[in-house]
Amino acid sequence: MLGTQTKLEAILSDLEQAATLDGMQRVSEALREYYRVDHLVYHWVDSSGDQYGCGTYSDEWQQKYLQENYLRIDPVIQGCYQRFHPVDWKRLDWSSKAAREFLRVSGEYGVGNQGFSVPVRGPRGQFALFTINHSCDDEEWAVFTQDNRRDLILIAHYFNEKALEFEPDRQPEQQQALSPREVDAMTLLAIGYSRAQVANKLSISEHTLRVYIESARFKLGALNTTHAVARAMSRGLIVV
Amino acid sequence: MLGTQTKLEAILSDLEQAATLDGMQRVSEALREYYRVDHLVYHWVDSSGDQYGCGTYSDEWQQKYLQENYLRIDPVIQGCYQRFHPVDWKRLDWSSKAAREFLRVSGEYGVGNQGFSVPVRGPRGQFALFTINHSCDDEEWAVFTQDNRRDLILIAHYFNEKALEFEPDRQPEQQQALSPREVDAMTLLAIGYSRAQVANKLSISEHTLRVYIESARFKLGALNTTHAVARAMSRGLIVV
DNA sequence: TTCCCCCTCCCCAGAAATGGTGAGGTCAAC
DNA sequence: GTTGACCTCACCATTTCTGGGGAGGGGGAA
Repeated sequence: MLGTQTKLEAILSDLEQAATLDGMQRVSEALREYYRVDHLVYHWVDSSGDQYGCGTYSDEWQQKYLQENYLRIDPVIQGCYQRFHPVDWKRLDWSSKAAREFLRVSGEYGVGNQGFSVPVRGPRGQFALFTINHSCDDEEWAVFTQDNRRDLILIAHYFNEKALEFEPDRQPEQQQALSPREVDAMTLLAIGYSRAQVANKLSISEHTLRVYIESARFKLGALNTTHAVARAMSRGLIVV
Repeated sequence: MLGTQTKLEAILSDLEQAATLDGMQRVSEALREYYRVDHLVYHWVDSSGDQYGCGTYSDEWQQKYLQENYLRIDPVIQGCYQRFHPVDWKRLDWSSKAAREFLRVSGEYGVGNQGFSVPVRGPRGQFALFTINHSCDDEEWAVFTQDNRRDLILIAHYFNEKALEFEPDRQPEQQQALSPREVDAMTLLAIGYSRAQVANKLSISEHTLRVYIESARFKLGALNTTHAVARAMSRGLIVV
């Protein structure tokens, strides 16, 4: 539609004015009213495992989610993490036991059966999710998502933009680039070689290799080799 | 604005119908007409350094760009790669000698002095840029970008979505899933915990933990723990 | 019911990784 | 022309991981 709604305009304008996470919270609620849906959530997942966000899910559900570490089994997260584009929850994989259990529990906490989630990404592996959620039949939901898809993409974008304003520490951590040799080392480790094999592959001594791993580890703020490789990957410094 | 232009609607509808890169090319040209700007480009940069895209830059400039490997010094690429949000070219860093030289040469090839670029990201380090480019004064450009910012974000999004349709190697992977415990293990290892710490965190014995790591390693076809974590990440099985 | 997967626990010995420190060379930049 | 980042090599002792074993209980699926 590329929308013609002036009321939506007003809400988005409020979002642009928002100065705190609370402000975003209020915008979430306004959007929920506007769209007449059950829930609307913005959810950030950090490369260090931190999570935060805002939205209309009940406190109980949010607490339960964190407590049970549902991040690990939530098919919405799992699915969107592998996807490029917005996705309807029906198209996700709910077949695993854990997923069905998750679905059952989430229902008990008032999460609707229909959902539409927009993944948002940034540099250094930033990942966030904007979700709109409702209880209704498939047809009604199909019409809704069809009609509002574009606006939802934009809203996701603006939520993310806003969220970043409140997290200054996420931005300026200047990308500590790895040296070519460090990249080589991280890459080969990531594809399964042992230290000895990597050293051999790079035609250097294992001692030298260790220096690279150490310096990469230091630059990445990693606690061990596996962590360093994981960080290098999630920051897009190496590609495997 | 969230646009009210029905002509834009028609062009985007054409984009949705496009079945080849040529189709996108024609849409680029239609959009250039529509916005009355000099150029409009979609540029994909692959994780392995491959590039492709479509747009209205002259063949000479595209060839020159590849030949000189401008990807390395282009401040638009450099800047957007580290940024979350759309950016006006004026806000980029053109101070280096290489950047100024690049600017001069690009001008000779018909690239306008004003530009607005939208970065788009996907899983596994996919990165693309949608750029609109023109020759005019700052004020006129400010008005233009102000008015069309939202539509441009959406267009960037749709170009990317379309481009992915032509890249078959991305989608069809439905492989061995990890059990929740295995996901836990992989995730905690990825964020830097040692085996002992992970076991402690999960309140299980280290022996048990090892079973999970081993079974995850087996499922992932990995040679060691680091490899397993790397594979779990690159397959999007864990979110770090 | 039986089979298979998931979760949990245990032993051992050898292989590999780690953390700290030190040293010398090149090359580009300030 | 010194500084700093990068690449290369070395030794030490200690911790951690790895790769084989084996075992029992629970639950879903066929």
